[in-house]
Amino acid sequence: MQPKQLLLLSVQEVFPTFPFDFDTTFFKPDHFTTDDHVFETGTRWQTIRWCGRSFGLVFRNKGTVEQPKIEIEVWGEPAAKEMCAGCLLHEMSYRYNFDLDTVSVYKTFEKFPELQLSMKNLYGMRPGQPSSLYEYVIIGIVLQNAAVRRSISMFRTLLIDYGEQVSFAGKELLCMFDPGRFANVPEEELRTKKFGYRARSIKRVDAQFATGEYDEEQLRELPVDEQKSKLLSLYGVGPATVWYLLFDICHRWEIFEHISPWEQKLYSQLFFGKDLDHLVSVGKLLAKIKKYGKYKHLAVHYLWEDLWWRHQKGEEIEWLEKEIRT
DNA sequence: CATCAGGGCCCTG
DNA sequence: CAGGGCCCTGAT
Repeated sequence: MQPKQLLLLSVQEVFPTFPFDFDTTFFKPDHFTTDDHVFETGTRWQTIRWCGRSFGLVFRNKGTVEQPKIEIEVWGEPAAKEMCAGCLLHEMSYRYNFDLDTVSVYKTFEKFPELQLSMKNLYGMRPGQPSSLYEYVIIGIVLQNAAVRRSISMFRTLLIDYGEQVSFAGKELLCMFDPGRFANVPEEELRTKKFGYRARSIKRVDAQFATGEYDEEQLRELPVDEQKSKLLSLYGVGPATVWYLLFDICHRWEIFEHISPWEQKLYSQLFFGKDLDHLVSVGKLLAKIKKYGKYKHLAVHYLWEDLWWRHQKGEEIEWLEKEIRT
């Protein structure tokens, strides 16, 4: 099928709070979706499904860490210009945390020597990720009980078969679909595409979103315990997925209460320098992380992303290599 | 070739 | 609240 051609609707400048680092904010080496974005130093292209339409976005770095400035191009269908371009930028500001009080974060982390190297390497990095709640929940489902390679393959199948291909700013990329997409797709169809038992979860969770009961903006305003129980009521979302959602979707920097077995291996190494055969207990790891206070998950995010960036840049991190298995 | 665990979750007893 | 079962894959 021919990709849908998008037109340039607007170009705007935004000014994130200081300090802000473009590359480490817009490229997270451990995020696994493919073909829906492209990153080069100083530029990120991505698609986004918004207001029931496909958009293309281009972020260009026009500033410095000390004087941040981003130029954002919005590409889409002309009919979408009035209603969507403005609120879309507002949404991007939320998802990438342009307004985060980084100065306060760094002040909080000052007294922890083990964080300093990561802070320095990633000075100005924001937490942030591109997906909607709906998309993220589906990502969570394809992550379950599968190695990375298979998760990537399943998610790509979803975008190719149920999303849309768009062309903008010289790139051809895949774009996400809307809630309700699977209303008329038999579970058997997903099973033939090798989603296995996840076919059922995808169908059920898609139907839950289609009711409109999981409004993302409303969810963001709820107290954290209500956010948690609401998210857990989604079919296919359990304890491992929910805390990813609390951090990435609800921006709950203070929540860190779950460590899965493979993460335990990495954290044992990161926080205590243990090799993979000498695991530090989950309780001990959580106690350590608790000390980072109201930004505790951010502290882990910095250590984690630093590790991946160093790996990405070619530094040999053998024990990580063993664990990724792409 | 067979067996098994995997970046979980749901459901049952 | 513990544990079996689930689709499929790659590792052994």
